Amino acid sequence: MLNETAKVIPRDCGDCPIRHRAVCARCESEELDRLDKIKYYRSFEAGQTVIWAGDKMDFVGSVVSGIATLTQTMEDGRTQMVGLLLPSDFVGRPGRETATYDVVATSDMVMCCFRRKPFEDMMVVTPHIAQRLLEMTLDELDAAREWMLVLGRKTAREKIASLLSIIARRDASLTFGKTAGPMVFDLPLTREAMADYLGLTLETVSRQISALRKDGVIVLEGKRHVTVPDFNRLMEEAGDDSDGGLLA
Amino acid sequence: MLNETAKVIPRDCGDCPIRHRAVCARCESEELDRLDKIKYYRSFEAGQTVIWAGDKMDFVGSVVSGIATLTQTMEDGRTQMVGLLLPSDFVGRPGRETATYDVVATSDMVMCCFRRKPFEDMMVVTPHIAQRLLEMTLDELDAAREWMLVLGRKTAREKIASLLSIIARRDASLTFGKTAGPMVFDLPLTREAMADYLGLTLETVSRQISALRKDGVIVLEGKRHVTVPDFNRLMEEAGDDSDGGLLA
DNA sequence: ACTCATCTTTGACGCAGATCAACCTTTGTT
DNA sequence: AACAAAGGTTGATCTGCGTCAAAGATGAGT
Repeated sequence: MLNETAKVIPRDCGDCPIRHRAVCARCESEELDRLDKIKYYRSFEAGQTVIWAGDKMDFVGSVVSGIATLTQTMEDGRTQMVGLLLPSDFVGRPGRETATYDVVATSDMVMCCFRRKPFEDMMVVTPHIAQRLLEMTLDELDAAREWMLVLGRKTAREKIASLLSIIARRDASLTFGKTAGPMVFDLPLTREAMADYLGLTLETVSRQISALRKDGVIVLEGKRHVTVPDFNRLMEEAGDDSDGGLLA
Repeated sequence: MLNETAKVIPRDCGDCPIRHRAVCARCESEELDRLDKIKYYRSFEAGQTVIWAGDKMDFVGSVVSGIATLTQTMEDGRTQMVGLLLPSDFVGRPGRETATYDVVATSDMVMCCFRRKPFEDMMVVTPHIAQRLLEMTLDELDAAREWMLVLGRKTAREKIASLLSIIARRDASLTFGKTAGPMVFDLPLTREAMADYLGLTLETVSRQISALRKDGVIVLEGKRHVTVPDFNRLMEEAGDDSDGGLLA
């Protein structure tokens, strides 16, 4: 593991990269102090499982850095990703004892965890936390519904283009406000993980990525480094209007 | 329209059939009184559109009786249902000005509506409402994720069986606690609406329902009236374990 | 350098479900 | 009674994606 950037743990909440986007976003300093008393950091390596579906889950938390996936598996092994957890995303459900989905780190990852019971107690007396959690949950619900359209009605090519446009857009929102010009990013997922996200096989994912490359919609360097010369073209390929869309 | 039962409007909240499941479930009588001042009922006929995606939405509300669907449509007409709204389900999003999805009544339906602004104001000072809304939103998110597995990984036959088992289970929870014996219910959706829910064509829906009937998994009287002689058999056909599952 | 493991690409083939089309049933209208 | 409209079923055919298979890249460990 050469990449150490994903393992850096913030000194305090003021330093924290997700301070203004996570579940604590609206907290004031006094509330932050109280949260600080029940929080602890956990690091995971790429590929490590954070928790298995059905396991007892006595914490909740936020992704600070790195990426994790939420997946569901059928008895015969078919799996479907149901969430992609990026920095600031929340893991776990207050009031629920056991995990509903497998959570797996797909890159080195750091989480800011809270023991569940104290967190639940604190939610009751801290509307700022509950408000922010409601807002985040509503956003996730919108994203999930957007994804239902992708899964239910889009072709393989459109699915790949949809995924690429989501990742591109997210990276753009971090590499802030650069609307024009080509977008460049690295795919945070293997072909197999993309397939699990999109309800495809990994072979189909590979073929469609090759096809989009051949057609000039994307440029590939190596297997993961992507350049999108014309974002509107990508959006068309995704079957989306050039206006509104999903924001993850 | 001969069916008038779906149009009955409760005299007051004490009479309301969704009093203990809707967004107001945790409210005490004094809070209920305040809600009462900003609420009004709206009735819709089967097939009527409640609101179009993109329209200004200056209310939120609960389904009191009847059924509605939440759908998303692509430019070329492909549509995907992203939610099935049953009595007590919440419509709209506090803090959002415009509707994100088309909402259509699929049966005669009554909604208990609140003007959005006063409702938002009230949420701020009434934790009971925000708490309940958070809980309901988390439940919907779970249901959406369960549906992503259905859309992404299940076969047509499994999809139909999944939908039937959800409807059967919901009806059982109303016709309370009758665990054993055959389950009987009416399909609240046309073949086309089922197709939109499942990411299939209506022809495939029709064929798979016929197949399940031929195989004795279900018994049909007319096109809508369904009997499930063995619920575990249906669950197997849905690809679900006989244990936990989705609750809508 | 070699080996092994993981990830990826590409080809050949088959099938589940889409598409196109005809017809049936039910309900409401004139 | 005749008709139209909406919902549903069934058949024939086509095709996008899955399945099976082989082999190329990349990187880590020895």
